[in-house]
Amino acid sequence: MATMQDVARLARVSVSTVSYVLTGARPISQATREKVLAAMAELDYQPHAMARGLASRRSRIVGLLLPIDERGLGATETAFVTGAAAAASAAGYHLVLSPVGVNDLDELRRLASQRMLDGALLMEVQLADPRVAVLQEVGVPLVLIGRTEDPSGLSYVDIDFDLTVRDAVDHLVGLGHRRIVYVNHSAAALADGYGPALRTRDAFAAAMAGHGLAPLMIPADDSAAGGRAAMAAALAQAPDLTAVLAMNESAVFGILGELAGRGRSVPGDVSVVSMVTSPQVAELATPALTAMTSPGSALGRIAVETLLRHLDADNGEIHQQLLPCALEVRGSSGPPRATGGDGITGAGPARPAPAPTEEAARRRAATRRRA
Amino acid sequence: MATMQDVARLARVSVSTVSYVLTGARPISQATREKVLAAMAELDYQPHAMARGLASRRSRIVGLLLPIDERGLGATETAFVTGAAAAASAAGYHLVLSPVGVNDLDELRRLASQRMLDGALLMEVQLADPRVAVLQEVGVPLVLIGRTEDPSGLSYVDIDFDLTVRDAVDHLVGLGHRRIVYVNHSAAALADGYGPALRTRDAFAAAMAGHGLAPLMIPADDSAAGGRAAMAAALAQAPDLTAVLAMNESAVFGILGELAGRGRSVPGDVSVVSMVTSPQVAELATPALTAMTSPGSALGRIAVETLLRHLDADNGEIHQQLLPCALEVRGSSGPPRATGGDGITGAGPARPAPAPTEEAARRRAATRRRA
DNA sequence: GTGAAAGCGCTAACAT
DNA sequence: ATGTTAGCGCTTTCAC
Repeated sequence: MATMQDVARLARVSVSTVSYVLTGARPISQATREKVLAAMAELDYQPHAMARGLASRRSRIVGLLLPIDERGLGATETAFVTGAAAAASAAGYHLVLSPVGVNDLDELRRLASQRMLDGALLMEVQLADPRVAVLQEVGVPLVLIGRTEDPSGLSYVDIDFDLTVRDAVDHLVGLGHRRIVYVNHSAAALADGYGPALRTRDAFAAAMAGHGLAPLMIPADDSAAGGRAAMAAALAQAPDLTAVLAMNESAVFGILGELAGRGRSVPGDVSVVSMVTSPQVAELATPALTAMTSPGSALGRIAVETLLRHLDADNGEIHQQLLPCALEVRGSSGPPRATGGDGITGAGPARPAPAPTEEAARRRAATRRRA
Repeated sequence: MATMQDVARLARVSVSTVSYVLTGARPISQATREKVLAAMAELDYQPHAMARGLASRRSRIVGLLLPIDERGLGATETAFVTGAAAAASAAGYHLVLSPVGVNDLDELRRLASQRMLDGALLMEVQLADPRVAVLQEVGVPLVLIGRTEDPSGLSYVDIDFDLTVRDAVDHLVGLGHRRIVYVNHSAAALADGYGPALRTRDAFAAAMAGHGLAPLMIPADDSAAGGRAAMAAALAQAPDLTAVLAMNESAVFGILGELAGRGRSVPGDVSVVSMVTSPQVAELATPALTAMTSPGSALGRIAVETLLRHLDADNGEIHQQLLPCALEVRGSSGPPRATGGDGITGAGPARPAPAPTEEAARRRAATRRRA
């Protein structure tokens, strides 16, 4: 394998000149540049990553820290990972996947102290995440995927749960629904202070209040069984509900199953909208799920770009960005069957359902836009 | 950050002694070892990854080469990736995720020539995969996930499609099914020579023949719509079918939808078994899918371990291993409703369905074993 | 605009 | 059993 020495020799210049041609750190005359480039091409020269890293103190590697304790990544997380990998690769960086338990702080410190990582992306950020302090101590620039309780001074990208919930609620209310139940993550997750569960809970209450409607919320375990149980509980509590908004991607299939088991059709009797869901998963259901499509890949890309910006320019420009999930209307939502007898709670102004044909056209257009 | 120099100074030994304590490449007396270890602890010393890599010519980084052109990773691939990451991490290695198009050979050559990768894992291997030759030219040890047409001389891990199909067919035949349709990947995939599609096709034919039954096979596009169409075609072709074996993870939900749409119950009228499927996905269906569970995580782990063995000992010990998917019986398979009027094709000896109670017990046991 | 040379922090001969 | 030292291949002063 050719080294920079070889190139310099062949081009009859010094190694430093070759280096400067490569890095562009100082002006090189057109003539020598071409000589050097020709020599590099001739020798099939590729800079040695470790040597360059050692000398420049920049590995051109960023770490993606994913929690180890989870039972695998969901479709959204996977999209995030591949999006990040693609963005890093496009920028000439490498992305290493480092499984580190959220509380395995020693392991994290070790990893960060090896000077192999120019920066790190933190997945599954908790409201109080001890990993942040560790990384900061060691001086590794980082970008959060998610938010800590107080993210001031930290760069992050996260889903805009407020806007996503509001859009979902608007969609259902726009169809004419007034009794809408929100199926959140588990009670345990809420008690643990799991950010998305908390944020969507508040956002749902606010969005419903904005329409003069009473919020109805049920937690569900992250499983089909959890969804079934939650749906049963919801129907017991509000037999007249006409729509379900499900945060819980795992539970939503149980919700559909329970509805089918009780002979309630979707979307005829009950509309179902799934939050933070990938198209692939939404398409699995019958009917395909109207869903708030998670911006997984874009999140990954933006997170990497943000991190690289921190590395290139050392200006401490904090970047905080929220991305909403986009509504994709599929087959699981529609106007409620009967506008009849409500008045049980939150009797407020709700828009009437649009005429069927008009509505159908609208839905088709919305779907097409995303395709 | 402390360097090896600092440690040596504090421990009053030479740098090489510190190095040897770290690498264990030569015997060190108990006394000095302890001095050194103490100094390292005191200084919070961590070896500099790049420096070590440059000097030792081993980066302790392995690459996971995933095709960029795909529309995201499925659950099986994701499990593979995380399994590989965990195994690498456990062995003190790092795993970089490199998205490289299957035909972007220049990019691959560049990547491999940077000397950043000690070895590579190749995902989504094609029957004739040009990436293999590139990696071999550059001298990067590799392990395939999947198999080329002629994998002699190459280490690989792959799913044992033959055994998996046989086990699935045995399960269905054991339940009493005789008219079984195999829903494969798309016709295009078959024409392209997509290995898994080809291998399972032949395995299905063989397994059915082994039971004296006629194989019935239908291709399906990788989508819910593809599954619906395939199911419709299958029913048109063989109205008396009682079981479906689906290779196509995306299509299987369409299959279920089509059956439900036609009022055929699962597993009452038709049993459905899904191939190469993750438990998470299997649980989404109602009823939950009896499935051949893909060994994604184990494949990832074994692939990494195999690769590391190649790196440590330079003996060219080729390692080729096939892992079957394990049958996990859930709710979508059961005995056929009626043994009545078959004799249309492949009239051969088929085991009768076991008595209901006995069978139920067997199924439960099988499930428990895997839990 | 270009070259010479001093490291970057470590490993691995070569010494003793 | 330990120390000395010459690199690993590159970046980056410092000189011209």
